[in-house]
Amino acid sequence: MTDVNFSDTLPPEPAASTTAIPIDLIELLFFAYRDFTSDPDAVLAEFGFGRAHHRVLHFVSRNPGLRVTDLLAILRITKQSLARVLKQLVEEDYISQEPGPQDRRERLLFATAKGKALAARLTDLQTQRIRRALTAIPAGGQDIARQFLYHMIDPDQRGDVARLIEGE
Amino acid sequence: MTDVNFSDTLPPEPAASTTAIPIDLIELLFFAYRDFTSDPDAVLAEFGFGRAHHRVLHFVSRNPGLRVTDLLAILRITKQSLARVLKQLVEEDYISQEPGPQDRRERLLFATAKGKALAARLTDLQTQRIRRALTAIPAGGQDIARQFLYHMIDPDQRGDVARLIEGE
DNA sequence: GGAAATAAGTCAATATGACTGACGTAAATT
DNA sequence: AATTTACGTCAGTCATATTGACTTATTTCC
Repeated sequence: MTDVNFSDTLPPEPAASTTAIPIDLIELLFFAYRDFTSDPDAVLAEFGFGRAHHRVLHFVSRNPGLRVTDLLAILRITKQSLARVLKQLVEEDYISQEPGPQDRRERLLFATAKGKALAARLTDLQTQRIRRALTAIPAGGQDIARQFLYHMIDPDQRGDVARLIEGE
Repeated sequence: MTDVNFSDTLPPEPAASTTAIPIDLIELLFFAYRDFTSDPDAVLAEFGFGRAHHRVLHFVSRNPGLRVTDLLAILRITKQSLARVLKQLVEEDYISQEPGPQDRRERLLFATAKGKALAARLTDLQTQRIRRALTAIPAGGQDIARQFLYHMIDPDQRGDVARLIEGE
């Protein structure tokens, strides 16, 4: 059976409790996500941007030519919620728009050089945190973590997510 | 080296890409958290509550006698943000307050029977999702996932979190 | 005993990110 | 030509968060 182990590097208090019911994972997910988002948030504040801007910039930067509809499906927000954020990013030259070459109703989204730079800076902060976490866990942990997170996603959404991450 | 493996149960597309730079984990964390919070959100909506109510109710329920200050530190929000949410929960009899026995300035928070029932219902939804994810990953995965998430937390916060999860 | 610090509540004003519902326009599809 | 689609926009609303100032009760420190 699994003995809990927080611990390894700096943790002040190891741990002890067998977990048939993984309530601890609920709380760890909350705290991990809280701190995970805090690094970019600090940088974004300098630019007058929020978390919503980050998400848009991130997915556009990673997926050049993304359509507005795609973004709405990924973020699961409404057109109106996206509008203000996207408008700001376009006006301040972090994202550019182009009509679709086949279908000109579409507005394909691209990160500008400025946009890419900011996105990279934010991604860097987050990969640093992830890398640090990965060094603290056993070999092969990255795959396990990946699989765990992947299976936390709604089953019917996993395909879309996998395709998105792999870049189509 | 690590070959990616999304996949196992239902995933429509396995995967393939070696990841020295774990950008995929950034996105997986986003999607995992998005869906992780969606289950409780749906229930909370029935009660006219939001995510903020959930967080308060959860931590009070898990830690009877928690003080307002503790809650502020855990949630990293301001007193004013907490006030409205906590007030509602107290007024609608999900949480009760008691002056601290040693220090009567303190108001110790407790979940009522009603509060415990709702908290349990929400916890149940989240543990179900986690359990499903754990069955899809190799044995020992739970510990790895726990360690990974734990090390995603700010180093100087880990002790507090460990203590909180273990119940002091 | 009096001053200072602490725990908590409260007021006012504001920002951000989200929502619904309706409507308009251009372009593609049928 | 009619319909559907992609996108934008208007108006109004809500939930969650912020800052800063101020009050009250109580405890602690000198």
